[in-house]
Amino acid sequence: MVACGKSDVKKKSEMETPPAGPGETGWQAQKSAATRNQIISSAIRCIVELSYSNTTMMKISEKAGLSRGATSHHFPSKMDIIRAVVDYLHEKRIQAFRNSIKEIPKDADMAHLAVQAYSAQVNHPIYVALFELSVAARTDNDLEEILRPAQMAFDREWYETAWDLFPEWHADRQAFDLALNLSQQLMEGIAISNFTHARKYDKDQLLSYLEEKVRELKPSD
Amino acid sequence: MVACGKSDVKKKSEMETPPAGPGETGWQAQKSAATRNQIISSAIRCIVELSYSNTTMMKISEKAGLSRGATSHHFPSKMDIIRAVVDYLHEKRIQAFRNSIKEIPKDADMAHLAVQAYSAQVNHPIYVALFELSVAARTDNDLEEILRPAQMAFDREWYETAWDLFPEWHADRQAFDLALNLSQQLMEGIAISNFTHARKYDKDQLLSYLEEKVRELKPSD
DNA sequence: ATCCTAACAATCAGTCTTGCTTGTTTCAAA
DNA sequence: TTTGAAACAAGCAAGACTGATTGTTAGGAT
Repeated sequence: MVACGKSDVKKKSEMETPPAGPGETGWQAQKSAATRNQIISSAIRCIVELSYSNTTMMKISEKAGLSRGATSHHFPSKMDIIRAVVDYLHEKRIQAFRNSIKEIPKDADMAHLAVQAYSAQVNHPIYVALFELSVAARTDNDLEEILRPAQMAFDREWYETAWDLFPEWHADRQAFDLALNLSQQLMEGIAISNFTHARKYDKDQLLSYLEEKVRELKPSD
Repeated sequence: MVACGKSDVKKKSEMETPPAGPGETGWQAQKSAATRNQIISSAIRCIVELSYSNTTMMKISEKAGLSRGATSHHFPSKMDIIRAVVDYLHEKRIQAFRNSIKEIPKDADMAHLAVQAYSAQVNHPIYVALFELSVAARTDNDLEEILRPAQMAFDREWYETAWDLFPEWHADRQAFDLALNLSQQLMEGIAISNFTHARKYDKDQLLSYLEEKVRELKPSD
């Protein structure tokens, strides 16, 4: 019922939850960290599949293969889990963003790849979860307070990374901002329209058009 | 608080809820309709202010100044209210859309006005409520079934009205679709970024750029 | 004038969710 | 080896929401 059985620990006792990795601390701490991760992952799955408001401690525990008491032990309150989830998601998101741009070859079609990269991001479960939380935060002050700092940090990081990454735009910051905002808002609009609109439309056409416009906006070197 | 106070009913009894308008049916039916409208309005306010999932029959009743029993009488279940709310919202939205384009003078700057009109729409409470419902519907099948037909109807109506309204685009349907989709997705992205992003950016710059691009896309006559 | 029914009020039972409290096992340090 | 604490399990009490039932008032048709 629980995760898996493989275990290289020499203890003779049965462990329901295998440790995450070779630890620097004791076995207990290792197990604890692994369980915490399980809980966080489970919570994210719940948020994506069930929505934020339908995510309960019991559902999280169930999906994680734990008792409610266990979850409660690691995270005293629900908000403690959410806090951990938000941290985890934003870390992953920044990480994914950095990875996606690290792989871009120097002579590549930047506009195309940047659009592709961001487009892939907004369709990832990480983004869905973050979106769910953002929407819920609109009417939930506690959640808002947790979310806003992380959002601000990500937005700044994202902007500055992009700025550093595309030195050929440094000649015209206005154009850079415009291209960046255009791309971001349009792609998020496209991503979100998946469930706010029923009408079918040519998404690739829009994306190609966006690429073209970004190229136009780019300062001529 | 409610619609109006004028009342031509000659009954001597106190009425807490004035009738909606000069009725075609009996006084009881009139009162009933008024109460139903109160409930629907209240539900919408709840959805906007409290979110969909935090909208309960009790909160709706409170805000409407009714007992829970009264609400329950007019709408046996919560989903019945939501159904009525969805119908109401989409009707209002189409109505608002038609009105906004009806006022456009024939020789006006179409691109500018269209963008302004849509931009005003997506910031209206009606849109916020619809957005809340759409997001909630992602993980709520019952709600989805209620919402989808209305969404499809609106999207089709919107597209066809726009097509009829701008005959100068008939020369190039590709360009028309592109301009329409670009406008719609971008503006919804902008609207939604109000609560999914913390970073400040120049919204008007984006909107102006959008207008410019729409003008470019327009088939030259 | 009388009876039926609509409009509302009040309350109850059942289900969920949360936070807290009370066990039980197992690791680890003295 | 003993002992304290961490990792879990299980259950309880309180609050909230929903759907349903019962009761009261007041039109309106006959």
